[in-house]
Amino acid sequence: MSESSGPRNRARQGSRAPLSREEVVDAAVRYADEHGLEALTMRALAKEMGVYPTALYWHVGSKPQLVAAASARVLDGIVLPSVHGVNWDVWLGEVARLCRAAMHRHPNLVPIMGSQLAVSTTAVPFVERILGVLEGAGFTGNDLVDVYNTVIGFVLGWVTLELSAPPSDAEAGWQKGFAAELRGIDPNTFPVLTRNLPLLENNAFLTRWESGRDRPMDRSFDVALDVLVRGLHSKII
Amino acid sequence: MSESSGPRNRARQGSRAPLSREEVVDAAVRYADEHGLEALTMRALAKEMGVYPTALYWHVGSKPQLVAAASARVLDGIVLPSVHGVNWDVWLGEVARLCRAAMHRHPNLVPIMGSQLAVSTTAVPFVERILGVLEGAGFTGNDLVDVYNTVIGFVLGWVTLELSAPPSDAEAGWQKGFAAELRGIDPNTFPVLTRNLPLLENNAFLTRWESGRDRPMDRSFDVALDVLVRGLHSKII
DNA sequence: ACCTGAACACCGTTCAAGT
DNA sequence: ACCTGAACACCGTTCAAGT
Repeated sequence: MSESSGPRNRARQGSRAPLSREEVVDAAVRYADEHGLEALTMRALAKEMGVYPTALYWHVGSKPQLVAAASARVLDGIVLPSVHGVNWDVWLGEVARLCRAAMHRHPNLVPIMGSQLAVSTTAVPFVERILGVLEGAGFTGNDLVDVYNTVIGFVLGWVTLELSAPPSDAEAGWQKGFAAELRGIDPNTFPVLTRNLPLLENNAFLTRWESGRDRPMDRSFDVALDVLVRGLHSKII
Repeated sequence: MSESSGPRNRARQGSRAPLSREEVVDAAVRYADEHGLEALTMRALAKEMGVYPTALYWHVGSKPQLVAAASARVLDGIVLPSVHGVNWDVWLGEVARLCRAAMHRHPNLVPIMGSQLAVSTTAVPFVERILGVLEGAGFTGNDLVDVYNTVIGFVLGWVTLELSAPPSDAEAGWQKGFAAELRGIDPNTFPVLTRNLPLLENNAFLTRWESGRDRPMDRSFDVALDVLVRGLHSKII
């Protein structure tokens, strides 16, 4: 149909201000937030922006580059709290919660963010603050490096897992089947699981059928954070 | 070219034994291991198996289902150690190391495993063992659920992040640019980072340009594991 | 500098048809 | 039951051409 060809969207007819790279990436973030990552297509995004698909290439180079730039925006909105008059451990907790909140705001981009290496230094101020606080807590040298990796890997990794989604394919109703399978396990071979199933089902990794998007694991995250901080404390002296 | 159409691969001419679902998933795992996830195509896999692309659909339903099944194989090879005569914390450490090793064996499937909900109960025996050990350590009820989530989320999440790869796009030599950017930061605004850069560069999340595939973060993982176990200990009493 | 428009080489998936 | 073979509706990307 000739109806679907060519950009006739929003007031872009006539001579418009040129696109900018930032504009394109912003639009990509919004599109992924709204329609999911697998719906984010150069062609679909172009149509949304009232432009020809190939126009995007001038600004972002390629689709992988666009997706990388979009996923790098996830942690962008975060403004780190001041360190003044607050203990390093509560500061770290606050920051962890901020990171988690930011990730929950863009769940469709988190899989990319979690599995792709950063290719720019936009996170440098963020890194500096964390390092400063950990150094203030008493970690230096390789200990500082390792503890930093512990914290970052824990927070970003844990929430990435929390936000796991069902395969884009999954037909409605697989959850029923999964839940049934779970409740049908043999109590003799799986006694602990059976005994704790009421608390576990849909609440724990590998025994849940809803994503953390729809069913946030708040309490478990709090515990995880507590375990992390206690572990760090015990390493200081 | 007519050369590329039709399956003329490995001795599948004449009447062969029929494909099985397991066979297809195995081939997918191998293909992803060898050529990367973005090279795993229904058409490419079919050609590799000496079969027409549409034949795969009879066995696996769709590509998302195939990829999900393949990524579920990552933790499959693990045989959990016995709990006899070993403390819960060292047992947990061993299991964490086994998980990490399995993930390092299939780095291309980890992003999927890390960002996709399990849709089958193949992991149930694994879950039972972990729960049993944590219960033996003294955790019950909601504490058990939360501590279990802490452990699983930590191990799988951390290693997922460790195995991050550069965007499939990235032109060779972006690493040089990234490293240069990093070394060019202002020492006055980023004093801690500057002071520790020799230890940090290419060794820490957000300041590295090589994947954990090629540059495993062994020492940091050990520390992270130690922090986790210490944190758990401090919650018991 | 920035965008159009056509074209190319791929995809996943459906469906009827064979055996 | 299991697979072929053609066909459809998409993709990302290149490139010459416009302004």
